[in-house]
Amino acid sequence: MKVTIRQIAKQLGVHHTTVSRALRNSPCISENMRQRIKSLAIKLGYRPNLVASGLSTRKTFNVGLIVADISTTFFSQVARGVEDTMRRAGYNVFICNTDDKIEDEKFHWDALISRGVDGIIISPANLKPRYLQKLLGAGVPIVFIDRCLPSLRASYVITDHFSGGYQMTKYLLSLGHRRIAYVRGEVEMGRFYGYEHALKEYGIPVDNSLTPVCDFTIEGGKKAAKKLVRMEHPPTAIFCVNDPVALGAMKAIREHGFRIPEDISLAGFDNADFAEFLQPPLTTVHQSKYELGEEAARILLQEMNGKLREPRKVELKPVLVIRDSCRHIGDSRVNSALPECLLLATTIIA
Amino acid sequence: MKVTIRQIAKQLGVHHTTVSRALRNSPCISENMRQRIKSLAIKLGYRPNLVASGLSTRKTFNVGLIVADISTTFFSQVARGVEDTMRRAGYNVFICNTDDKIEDEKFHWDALISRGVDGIIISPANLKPRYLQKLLGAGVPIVFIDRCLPSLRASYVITDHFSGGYQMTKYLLSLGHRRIAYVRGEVEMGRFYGYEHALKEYGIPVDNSLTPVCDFTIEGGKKAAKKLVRMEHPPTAIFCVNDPVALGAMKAIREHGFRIPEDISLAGFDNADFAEFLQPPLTTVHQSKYELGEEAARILLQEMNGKLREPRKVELKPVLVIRDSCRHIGDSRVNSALPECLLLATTIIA
DNA sequence: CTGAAAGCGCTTACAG
DNA sequence: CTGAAAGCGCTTACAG
Repeated sequence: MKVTIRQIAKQLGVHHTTVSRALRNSPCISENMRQRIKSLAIKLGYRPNLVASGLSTRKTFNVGLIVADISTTFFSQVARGVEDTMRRAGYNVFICNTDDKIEDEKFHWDALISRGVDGIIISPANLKPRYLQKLLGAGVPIVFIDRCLPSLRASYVITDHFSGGYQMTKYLLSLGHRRIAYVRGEVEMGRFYGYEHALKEYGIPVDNSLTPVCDFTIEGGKKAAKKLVRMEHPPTAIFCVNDPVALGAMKAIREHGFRIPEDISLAGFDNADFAEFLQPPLTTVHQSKYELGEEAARILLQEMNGKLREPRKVELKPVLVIRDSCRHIGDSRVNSALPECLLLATTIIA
Repeated sequence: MKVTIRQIAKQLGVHHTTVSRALRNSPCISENMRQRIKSLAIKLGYRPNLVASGLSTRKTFNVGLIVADISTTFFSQVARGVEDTMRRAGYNVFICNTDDKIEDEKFHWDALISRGVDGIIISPANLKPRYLQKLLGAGVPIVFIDRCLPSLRASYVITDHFSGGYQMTKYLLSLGHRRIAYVRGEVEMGRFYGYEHALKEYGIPVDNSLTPVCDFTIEGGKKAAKKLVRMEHPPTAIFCVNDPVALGAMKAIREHGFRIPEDISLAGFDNADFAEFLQPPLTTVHQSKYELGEEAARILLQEMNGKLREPRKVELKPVLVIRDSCRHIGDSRVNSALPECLLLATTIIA
């Protein structure tokens, strides 16, 4: 039998509201009474019923996290960041997977609203302004993560995808590559624009046959890279939208008999845990997954406490991490790092 | 302004209990009335308040998932299995990380109880009978996952760790290895016993210097393997408690100037997504992470519906996946697979 | 500082 | 089949 404030009240011969006040540290209560109530509560193993208090205060101390796929190296780390900081503030987090399908996202959204969550962190499946606007209008504090529309009047925390795409492409160009493939994601555009922009600076037009779309998975990367590698004039470098995709590409490249980086340079994005342990260690763009989640949670906390007049928009800077999977074209040196980049990478990551 | 059953009732000139009945598909209501109520509910965008119904029915349609670390490749896949099947049944899942620290586990446990979850899936931080017994006595349906005490009167779903450890060690022995290290985990014992048992069959005593403990992480694996590799007589094979640990070991082995598998054979456990994409592809033990979560959720669902008289105990069989990271000792062939094993592995995994 | 009332939004016997 | 009452366990004005 669960113990309630009424039972505590009865044993002490007081009204249950008094017990409620004592337990919530209300100032309107005598120190003596507070002590007696609290110690009895502990003795009886009282556990507050948050669904009851949630009904009466409209505050459940629950939040929702909506992402494409929690089993992904990226989102699972983001989720950890969210959970750790939410927990410290007394919140629990619901985890919701959408696979970037809008119907699943709607389903989860409704489920969360019905459960009266105090806030939602979401990596939305689509970036249509009207859709996002509707989410914002639901009356629940919300912060976007990893993906958003900067023009929206909404809080978000993302990595500067453009910068990441740009830095990597620039690096590849500096190594002498001119036929650089970019294996893109469906929803992801920022990195692609960065890639495009860097090419433009060198007067190179985007070649559609070099920018296949894939689905962020290892298998997807393998499939996409297979096409690339079988071309009559294969690219000399393949830049992948994330590290799992690069892993798949690695396989495809080798199955075709090409060596990395001697025949084809390979680059990823994310700096997944496994990236530096690959053979060769993977050159990639580091983004702080845990911090993304942490920061999003912090902002949501402020929003929920009404401490935010204006939306907070934060962009974490990605950093180029040069390892051994890209080589200088027409140069025997395999790893011709730009010293500043390397330095930057190591200091920030360490 | 959120719409409630009272508002619907008012507009229709009926009592709110009638609305409640219509919405819950109670049989005690006329078909006509049901239709009118339902269509108005839809028109008004009514969303049931699950915290209110939760308070009155003591059913929140929420469950908790307590694991060591959601950002891990293993648990993130388990979590996905749990979430997918729970969602289909109308449940949301809270995600809780403990890092295998008992205080954090207790904290989360209390948080879940306070929130009135209908059930809990847990990979407990410790396996002391008294502790587990206390969890079981809390009056919440519970199913253990990945770790448990078989002697307990409780449902669980685990991989047959003993068999996995045994199969791999047996395989290594069959390749001619006699100095086989096992990099173990702190809490994990089943695989270790399997390793021990296989050695015993060959009359080989366990050498403590060959069984360092590590923490399931890449870095931990690197550190542990470094010690092994620097021994005066290094092992000829290193079997790691999981694939991330094997990844770290791979690095350590190579940094020491040894080749895999020519100088040292390496094996993992889990069959993580990245395992087959490593160079060389990693020989490991496959366990079905997603299915573990799926099955645990299914069992919990039955428990919550009172459909389980007896605890359900399920052990998923792991399968040896032979790739190229282990070699036959005193034999030039690198990969001397036992054909049956290979066959088994491919059919089940495909 | 403490008590008694009313309410959060729903559900569940109990009448009729 | 429908209504009115009571209750889930808490909180929050309102009195005193």
